[in-house]
Amino acid sequence: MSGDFDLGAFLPYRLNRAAELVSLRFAAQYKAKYRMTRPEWRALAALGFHGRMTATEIGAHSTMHKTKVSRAVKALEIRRWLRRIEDKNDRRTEHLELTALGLHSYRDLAKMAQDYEEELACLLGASGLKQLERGLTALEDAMLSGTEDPNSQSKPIAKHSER
Amino acid sequence: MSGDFDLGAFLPYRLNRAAELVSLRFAAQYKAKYRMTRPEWRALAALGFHGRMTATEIGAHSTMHKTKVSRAVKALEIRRWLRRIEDKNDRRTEHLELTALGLHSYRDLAKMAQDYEEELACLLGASGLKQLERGLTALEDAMLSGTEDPNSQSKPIAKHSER
DNA sequence: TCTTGATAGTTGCAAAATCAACCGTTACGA
DNA sequence: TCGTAACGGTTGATTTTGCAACTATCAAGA
Repeated sequence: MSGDFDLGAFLPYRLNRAAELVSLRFAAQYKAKYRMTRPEWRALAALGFHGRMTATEIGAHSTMHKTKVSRAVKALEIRRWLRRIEDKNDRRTEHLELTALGLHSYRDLAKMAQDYEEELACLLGASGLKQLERGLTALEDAMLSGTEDPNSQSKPIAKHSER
Repeated sequence: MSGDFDLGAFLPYRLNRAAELVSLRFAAQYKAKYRMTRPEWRALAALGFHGRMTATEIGAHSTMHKTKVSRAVKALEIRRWLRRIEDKNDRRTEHLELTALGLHSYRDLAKMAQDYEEELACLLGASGLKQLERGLTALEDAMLSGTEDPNSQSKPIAKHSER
């Protein structure tokens, strides 16, 4: 059978698998505790970490499609975890900012995240962790500067024919 | 703002981002050429690489939920890329096998995958690639032997309350 | 042989992701 | 200052996903 292509070694395959393995476990935690979706957690994290930012910026940072961001923001707004602040110079954009309530939740979630990170680091071991991190850094640099636009994700890079 | 939690360094975050960056680009290629979904490509790849196997086995290898596998298999069957072969000893299981047509497509896709892999390797550089691979290996080992069941993905590990 | 429980795989339904089209706004060249 | 194109963000429709419940089969013991 098999030619000389090794599926088990194929990078996209491995990365997806790894990402799923790692984030599913964490997702289970915040889902259980706060009933929030992944986009919501991501948006919250971005805002909590960076402070006030726009929806577009959130999308760029977290590699989420703008509709995902839009709905996540709406959900967080309904929970009263964030508020929208209009821009005086440009009425299209809105700046987003966590409320006290949102910040409180963010801190709790961030704590959970840190704990999880420690758990992972422990499982991985110092050297494994370091290699993974370096490898990821290399990849990020390569992909972003590599060939195309740095912000990405409005268009998934190569978009051709079809549908 | 930000406490001492560094979102940009959070492993699940980075991994997801990296996985998306890397596989979206490749997905665009086979989507454009064959109009196939990711589960379909994965199932095809598993079958092409390993030869005849059951749906459950595909799920185990590619970390896909069994319903995903089921639907992907159906789609591939409709394209006449695979056939089902019944097991004489156990009528519950079915062995899956690529047709000549399926094999042909697989070879083409595998070629594309290899090319892409080379491109990635080139972008990443030898050392970056090696580190990433080692890191991923460490992570796979850690996650799978780590705490829970090795096959995973029928149950995403921790399943608690709720809906 | 019957019962109980596991296993392989499928399907219905509800939640989530994607896509395209859209609205209001701004930027900018003719 | 108009007109066109681009931008930020939202919405509705369609597609995919994930979960639960289901069918059919097998296994093993009473």
